[in-house]
Amino acid sequence: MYEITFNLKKLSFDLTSFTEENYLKIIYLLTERNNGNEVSTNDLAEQTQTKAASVSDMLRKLADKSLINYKKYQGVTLTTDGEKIALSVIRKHRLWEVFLVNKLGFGWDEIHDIAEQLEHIDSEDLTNRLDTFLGSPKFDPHGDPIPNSQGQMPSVVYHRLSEAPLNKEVAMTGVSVHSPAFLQHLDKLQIKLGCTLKVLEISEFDKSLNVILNNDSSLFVSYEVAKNLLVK
Amino acid sequence: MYEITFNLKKLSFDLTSFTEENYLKIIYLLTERNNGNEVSTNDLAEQTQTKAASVSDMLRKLADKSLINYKKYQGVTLTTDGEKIALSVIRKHRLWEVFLVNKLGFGWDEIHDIAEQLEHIDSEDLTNRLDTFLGSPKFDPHGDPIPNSQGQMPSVVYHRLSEAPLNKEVAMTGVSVHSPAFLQHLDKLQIKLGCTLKVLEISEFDKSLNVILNNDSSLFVSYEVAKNLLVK
DNA sequence: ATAAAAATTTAGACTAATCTAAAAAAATAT
DNA sequence: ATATTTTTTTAGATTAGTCTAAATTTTTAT
Ligand SMILES: [Mn+2]
Ligand SMILES: [Mn+2]
Ligand SMILES: [Mn+2]
Ligand SMILES: [Mn+2]
Repeated sequence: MYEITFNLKKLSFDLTSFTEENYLKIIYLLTERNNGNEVSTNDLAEQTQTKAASVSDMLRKLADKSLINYKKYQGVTLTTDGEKIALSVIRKHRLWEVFLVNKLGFGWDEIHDIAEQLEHIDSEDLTNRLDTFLGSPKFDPHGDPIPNSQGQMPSVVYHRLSEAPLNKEVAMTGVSVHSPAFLQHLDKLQIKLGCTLKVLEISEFDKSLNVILNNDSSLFVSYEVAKNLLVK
Repeated sequence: MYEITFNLKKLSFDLTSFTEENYLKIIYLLTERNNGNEVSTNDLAEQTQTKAASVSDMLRKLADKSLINYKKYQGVTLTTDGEKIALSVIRKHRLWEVFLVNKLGFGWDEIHDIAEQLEHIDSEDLTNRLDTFLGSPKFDPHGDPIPNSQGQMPSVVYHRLSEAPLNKEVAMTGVSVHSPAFLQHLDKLQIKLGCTLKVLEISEFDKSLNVILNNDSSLFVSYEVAKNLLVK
């Protein structure tokens, strides 16, 4: 009889599909970007590269599973259950990125698409062993924080280089764009996680910045670059 | 804040789906087990844990893509294209198994289900870097040979312990059953890859074998076990 | 050689995830 | 306050992969 109860419970706990995991992860990241405000159907359609109609269908489904808070036309946020799944996917994504860079020697511009696949591998044991194998890293190769095994995301305060005070040395801690083109551009400028930057001057003309890298060389970076360089 | 570039879109139709990859892999392994003879619909249904009707549908589809040789009611074999995909999947499966055991410390009885997922990760670069990282292993933790990056499967000659000559020391090189129960049973007997075995006697009554392990201790193994222990 | 059994394929249906087109609701502008 | 535009949802299809039930082909046994 206890077997039966267990089985019924298991049936109602329907596993989360690959697609559902992606929606939950994207809702998490977009909510974060929105400072905790509801995410809109259109934003989800853009990020998932699907149509708004498809998103509406999926939202009804995720709401039926109690993974999101959803009232028609009002946008969505994650429930506690939904956030737990989202954080697990993000944890796996970022741990695998560390593996790809630190153990296999990939560049930080080459790993995102592979991590998009690896983040769906379903084995808690694997995730935790991987974490240990990597030395329980706190940040991924882009400087993004890695949620712990209890599903807690460390809160990190970011500043943008474009808003940094003049003549103050700051450390580069992350990027807010992960496109290979941007990352490769940073490679060319020799700007990497942990380097120090000091803004000497901001051009009136194009908002480009004259900065000192590692207390050593001087270079100019565009506003576009400075806006997406996170420092502390 | 993050720029989010995800691809939710399913792999496009010219690519091979997870499901198709699984069918091709299973067709390869069953053909191997059949000494090169055609694989039947029912055997595939059993291995894929689906029904014969579903297999028929998939066979038509794989044949349309020129991945299998298929004439209705006649069974199937892989084409050169199909075999290439099958070997790539098997290579990835076995390399990941080596990773799980050698790097993450899993037991050989715990890895199959995880490797079933990892074998579908699509990145040749990743596979080859993983291979290098692992020291280009030639065999997986169960003693199965790993196809090389050119898609060639090393040919290995196997003998079963149940057929080994009496009083001749042989080395344990593999298993022909991969169930956790069997592998855990071997763990209890302290039988692992590379150990040596010498058959002293075979019981008339139940075909069980009296063997010397590592030129040291004496033990009895059932016919069921001896049949699935591969030696050379 | 024929009948019975087994294996395989076909027919028709279902679910998940997507689409386009149309309807409905909300937001914005006059 | 009303009209227009934008956003979101619904309606109705489509595709991949699966199912059950029925039909067909092949194999086996008499
Ligand atoms: Mn990433
Ligand atoms: Mn990252
Ligand atoms: Mn395996
Ligand atoms: Mn194996």
